[in-house]
Amino acid sequence: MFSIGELSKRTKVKVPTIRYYEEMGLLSEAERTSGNQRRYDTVGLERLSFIRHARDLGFSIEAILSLIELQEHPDRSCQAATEIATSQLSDVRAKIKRLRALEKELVRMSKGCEGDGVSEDCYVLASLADHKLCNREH
Amino acid sequence: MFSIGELSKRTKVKVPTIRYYEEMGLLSEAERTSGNQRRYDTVGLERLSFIRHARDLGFSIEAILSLIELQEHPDRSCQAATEIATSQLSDVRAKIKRLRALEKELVRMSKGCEGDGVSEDCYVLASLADHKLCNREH
DNA sequence: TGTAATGTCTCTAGTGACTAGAGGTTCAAG
DNA sequence: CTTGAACCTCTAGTCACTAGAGACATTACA
Repeated sequence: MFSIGELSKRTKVKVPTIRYYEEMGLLSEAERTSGNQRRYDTVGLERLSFIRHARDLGFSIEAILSLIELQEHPDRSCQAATEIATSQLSDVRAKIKRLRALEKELVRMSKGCEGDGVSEDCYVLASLADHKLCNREH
Repeated sequence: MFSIGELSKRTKVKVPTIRYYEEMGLLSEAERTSGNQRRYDTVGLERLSFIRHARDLGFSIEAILSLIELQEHPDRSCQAATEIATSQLSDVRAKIKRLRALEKELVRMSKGCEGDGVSEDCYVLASLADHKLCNREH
């Protein structure tokens, strides 16, 4: 059994975040000492590692709740888990696509101005003021 | 002179968002009718277009405030504007890099499971539970 | 001119996923 | 047994909006 600080060190999840996850129902309520402090075992550690890993991959708290639901019912079909992962994947791909378009536009804007003039003639500012100067949709 | 709803239509920025931008100091306080409703002219329209375009490119409200500051002093050096754009660009690039790593991991996870088994054997869930199953950092 | 529909006003509170701080209590080491 | 670090709960703040309540203004049409 170890404290919340120890759990935090082992999982690299900050202490207030662990308490937040408990409040959100991602972690079941921890056992307490007589002085009301939380104590964890390896089950709690594994659960938190799972959560952290999923968060690192960009899954929402809600999605993680569903995944945990499934984990706790090993007899259920894992179709839902695959669906969540696939939907997360298309989210990620959409974000990449959009960011790439932004990247191109920002490169173009930055190239247009060396930063050595006055703002009246700044191509960055002109681009922002007039979308027509942009090459493409974003 | 036109109403906030008209401005909203022309810029595709929602009405409450326009009011929010005013509150944040991005838009100067609009003129009002005798009945206290906001009225805008083309100056306001251009300013809001600028803001929207910058937001679309992912600039923060704070960054946009600085850019507007510059716009209003056409005699100042535009170095700051270029710096803001460049910093935004490296932000975007960092995000892309990270998302690409996530994409790879998610593809690998999804491929490992067809969604046709039970959750006990699900590779998606196993991957999330055990980071060691991952190929790389993320 | 009357009325009804639509638009606008301010204000408060909610979103997601935390983070920060106050003020108090408990634990572990020496 | 004392000290200091770690822990507790609670509230409020972050960012960039979004939603809703309840009241007032404007516009279109009869």
